[in-house]
Amino acid sequence: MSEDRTLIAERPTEGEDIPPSHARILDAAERVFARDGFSGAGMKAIALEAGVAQGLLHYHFAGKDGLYAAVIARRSGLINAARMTALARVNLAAPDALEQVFAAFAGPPLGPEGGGVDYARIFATLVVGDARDRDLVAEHYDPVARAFIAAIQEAEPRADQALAAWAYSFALGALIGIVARDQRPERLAGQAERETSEAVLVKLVAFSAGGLRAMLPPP
Amino acid sequence: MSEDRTLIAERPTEGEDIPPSHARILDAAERVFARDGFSGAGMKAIALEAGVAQGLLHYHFAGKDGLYAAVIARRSGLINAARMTALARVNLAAPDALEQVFAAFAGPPLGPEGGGVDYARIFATLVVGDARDRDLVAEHYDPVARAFIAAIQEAEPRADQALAAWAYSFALGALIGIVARDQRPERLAGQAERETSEAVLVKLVAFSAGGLRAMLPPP
DNA sequence: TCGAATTGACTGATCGATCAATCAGTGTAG
DNA sequence: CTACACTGATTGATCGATCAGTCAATTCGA
Repeated sequence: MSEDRTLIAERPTEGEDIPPSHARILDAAERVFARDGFSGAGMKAIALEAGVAQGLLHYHFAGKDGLYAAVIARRSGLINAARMTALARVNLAAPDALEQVFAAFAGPPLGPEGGGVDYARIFATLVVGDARDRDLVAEHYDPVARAFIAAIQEAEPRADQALAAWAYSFALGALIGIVARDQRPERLAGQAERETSEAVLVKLVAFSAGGLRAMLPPP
Repeated sequence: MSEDRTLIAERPTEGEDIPPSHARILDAAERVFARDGFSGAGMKAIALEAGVAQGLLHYHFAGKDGLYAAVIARRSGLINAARMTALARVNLAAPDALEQVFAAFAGPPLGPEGGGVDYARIFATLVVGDARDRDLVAEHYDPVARAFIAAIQEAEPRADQALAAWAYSFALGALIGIVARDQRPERLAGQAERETSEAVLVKLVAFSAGGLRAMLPPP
């Protein structure tokens, strides 16, 4: 694989100076969209949460759809950048290359740039949503997804593209589930305290890599 | 494990004769809730889809929340019954007992009683939702989840409850993702045609069982 | 250097549309 | 006569969107 791995560096930070209300609106929108869903979230509620007038949301983002897309664009940019950085550090020839790839994939959403439970809920509804949602996923997530599928094939040459893509999809579902679902795994496990992100990441990485190896055709 | 496995048989079919509009409203509501989300779905749109007056929805289900809960209750009852039936047929002493358990878990949502893409989308938003959604999940899905976690431990005695619960959560996330997401796995895999449910089930079962075994502590 | 004109950020009020919910009334079967 | 299934119209509330207007900062012409 010789394809350029740096093609994703879309605007890590905007060049022009943007007013501080811009980011505060995005923060508020992320919280309200996560709590109430796209349709349930009101522009009035978002404006109240951000401490600005409702009209300002339309002035900056040209409507509710634009605001929603901006929330996705900002967070996916942060996650994509962190994922590609982590992927570039993976030693694809190591015995645990597969584990390293899945760790690079699952780490950022669990980290500080991932947006936590709020964005995971937004992403969970996004990834199962309608045509508009599907376009947003294809635009903001498909390129990095293909890079990781290619990396999986390099780390485990016995896996063809289809097998790698299916394992990627399974791992993504498992990841979304545990980030977005508030302590149901702990409840079912009979654990009183919440697991740390690091402990969850270790479990998820082992599960994903082992799952993929179990899908391989017999030798 | 000697606990009663039949405690879940809540109303496979209602005893009293219910008017045919009752089921038609539920069918319509399932489609519209899946398409537009809870807040985005309008009672007017559901009534139109069902071919009845809007007031009838309130007459039968006492409001939007009641209708939503009824959709969940009906579908989860069908899925739970199918899952427990399949689980009862598993030979927990077989070498592939773990695979059989995961097949019993993942088969019903992929089958005719699972509600297809529509209900999978509803469930995906339900499982990441707010407090009301969490109560619905705990009421309708936690008992069967615990039965499957117990079965996993029987099939693989090296797994304690926590490990089984985490593997269950991972497998559930992977399952939701592939049922609710319309052909993104195929798109990423470069496959032109949609995989059959049986082929997807085989992949998911291998992935889940292999993932769990990879999480086991070294001997 | 100074005043006028322009621009961009932002507010508060208001619009028609749509929302879930209510209710009086109709028809029908037992 | 009663109980149940159902309709159609209407309610107040809330929705996203629009718009005129304020205000401060910047630019520009003389």
